[in-house]
Amino acid sequence: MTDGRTRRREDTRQRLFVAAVDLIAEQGFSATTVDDIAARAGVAKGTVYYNFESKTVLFEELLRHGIGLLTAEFRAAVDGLPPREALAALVRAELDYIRRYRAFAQLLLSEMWRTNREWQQTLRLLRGEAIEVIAETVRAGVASGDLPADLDVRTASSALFGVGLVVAVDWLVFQPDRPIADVQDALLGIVRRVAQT
Amino acid sequence: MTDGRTRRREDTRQRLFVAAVDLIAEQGFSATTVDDIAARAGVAKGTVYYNFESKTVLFEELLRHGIGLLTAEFRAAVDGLPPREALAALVRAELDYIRRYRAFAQLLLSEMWRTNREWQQTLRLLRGEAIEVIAETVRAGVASGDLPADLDVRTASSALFGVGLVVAVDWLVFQPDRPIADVQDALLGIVRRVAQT
DNA sequence: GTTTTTATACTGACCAGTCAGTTTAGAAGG
DNA sequence: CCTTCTAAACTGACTGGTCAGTATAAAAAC
Repeated sequence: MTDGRTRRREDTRQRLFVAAVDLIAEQGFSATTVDDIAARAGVAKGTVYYNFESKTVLFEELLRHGIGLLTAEFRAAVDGLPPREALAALVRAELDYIRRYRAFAQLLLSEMWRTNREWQQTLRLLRGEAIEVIAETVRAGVASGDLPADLDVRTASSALFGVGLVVAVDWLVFQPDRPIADVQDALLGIVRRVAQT
Repeated sequence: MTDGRTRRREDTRQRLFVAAVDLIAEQGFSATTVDDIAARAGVAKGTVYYNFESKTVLFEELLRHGIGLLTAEFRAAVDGLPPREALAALVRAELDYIRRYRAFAQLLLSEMWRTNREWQQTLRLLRGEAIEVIAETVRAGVASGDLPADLDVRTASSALFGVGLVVAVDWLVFQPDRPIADVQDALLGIVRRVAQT
């Protein structure tokens, strides 16, 4: 099953993902060339096209991979918890994820609210999946009376997602000297206050 | 001073700004061509280069113009108000600005947290100027005891700026059907709760 | 008569994608 | 074991198109 061949190939794809995510986070999708990605990954240009149909497809698979991971961690974080604790756990999971996959978070923040790009549809779909996990928690909280009844589920969920992203990335980019634990405390404080019935 | 010639030229520059901001908000800086900008502005390509040194300079002047406007509105909004009202006024001013210059806000959100771009330095500086207005208000609030003493001024200010941006643009892009007044209420509610001593 | 804009053509760099050829992992045969 | 053999994985020079920026002559605006 995992013979040397597939392991080697998987390793190459992984290296290409890492290279692509770093470069695209810094420069954006269009400004990043396939030659750059290949060079950074220590691989020939042809290898990129052997492993991915096109630059766009590489990026789409990267998005799928990254957001898929985030969604899975969201799911694991809320598992079995009552609404209010689940909400705090979601914030912690998001921050933790951003800390580990800093470049990907930066990339998401930059590309999330674009329109008129080829991969827009993919990104929109994936965003929906991640936010749905948050929405389920918020919905349960509103239903059980743990959260304010007038809370708009859809809005609150996407706001929560976006706020975590922007606050964390802002901290990482403009105040990297500060420990990320502070962001977490600040965000948890905000969410706790907002969630008061 | 403002003879017909300079007025005409100013008008051309304005049209180019509008065209550029719309296209760059949709596609990003790199994916937007000078030919596109000229066509959208209804102007010959040569005119772009008659009025701006280069594509990058056009973009930098656009950033300066847009953020300068925002900063001025921040200044006007807080003028003479006590800290807590000033904070609410800032949120209102930011939202109001985003509603009016939607494309520019989208562009800012996409380009603000990038690194390694030529105009990065310019953007960083301008961002600092806008946030400084918020910071002054927060600082005054902390000094007068209107805001929690443990509030980190720098963090709170940039978080406030970023949160307004992301929540508003998210709303505009993903839930444009909803009235923007709702965003304002939601944000004011959050800020009010967080600002509680 | 000076400034600004137009229309069009051009250049040179850059870049996504291709392809003929090389290397490598590991199966098959001895 | 050690040698073919084969298909998968990888290479890098090359191509065709795109695009920032330039050039210029003539027209329009003031």
